[in-house]
Amino acid sequence: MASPEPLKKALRKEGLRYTQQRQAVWDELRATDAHRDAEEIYLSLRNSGLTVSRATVYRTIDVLVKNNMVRKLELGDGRARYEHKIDSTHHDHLICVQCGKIEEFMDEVIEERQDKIVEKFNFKLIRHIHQLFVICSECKKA
Amino acid sequence: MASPEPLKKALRKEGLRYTQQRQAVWDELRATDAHRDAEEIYLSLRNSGLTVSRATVYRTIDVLVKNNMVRKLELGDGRARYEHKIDSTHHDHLICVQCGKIEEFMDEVIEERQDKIVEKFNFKLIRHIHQLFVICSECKKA
DNA sequence: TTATTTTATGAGACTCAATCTCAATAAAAT
DNA sequence: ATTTTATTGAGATTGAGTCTCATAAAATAA
Repeated sequence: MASPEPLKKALRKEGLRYTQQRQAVWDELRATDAHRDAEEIYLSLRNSGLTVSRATVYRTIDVLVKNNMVRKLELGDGRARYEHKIDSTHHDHLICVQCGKIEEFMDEVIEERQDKIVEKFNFKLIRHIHQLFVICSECKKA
Repeated sequence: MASPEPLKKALRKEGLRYTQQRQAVWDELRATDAHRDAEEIYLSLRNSGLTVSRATVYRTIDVLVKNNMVRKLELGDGRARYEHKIDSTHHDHLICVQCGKIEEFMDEVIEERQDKIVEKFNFKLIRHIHQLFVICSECKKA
């Protein structure tokens, strides 16, 4: 099990208790850089012998998202995906509409233009979604 | 009732029949520039005395989206919104996270950068989603 | 027109991700 | 150790969207 410290800190901040189940969910999310949905995380936990209910998976992910430890991706297909934010800088996503593969991109110029647009409206930017739906190079060949 | 021609053309192309219900859904979408969900469109039709089932609303919208007459917006809250595309050029959206108001923006530089990014990956761009979640000026005051 | 074939419609059943409920359990406080 | 408080899990519930299938309406044939 990896260091429980960041999780403990987040739970303390939220006034929540540190439990085995919450640690297990966080460990599972830390385990890969994949963009998985809640069901995949739930099943992966069960496969490794741990029993954490779906409800707890969802509830724990919410806390992690709120505390910037996990990012929630809405791809418009009704299933949210999650990625941990350890050692990762801000980025957006390219999603292959055929095979579902997800790649990441980051463009400083786009980020600046976004800020300018929001400024012009006299709004305050809270967050943004920028997704490029593509056919990836692999799928182009096939 | 507005000109039925574009609808008739789209239906012909799809090998579908022209019906009162399909016209009613299209008219309802044409009626405002709002970004409404399927339920709002369904209820608005019922309020104007027309009876079109939810199933038909959804089915008709699918045809309209496929034929570029309507755009579907996924805001990540589980309810898709729809806007007609009459006389409208490409744009993306700013969404107020407090009051739900939706504004539109378009930035040529961002569009170009997007294309460049996709090109660099050797992918093919199919469509994109770019949403800026904000607190609008009204909500900032309050 | 009328009869026949084909497609569309609507009511409600169904799906699926996500949330909620509440009795049982575990952690924290006393 | 006891009491208090929060968490968990199983399954019920929600809600947007889809599907089914008997009926209705439109197209086609006669």
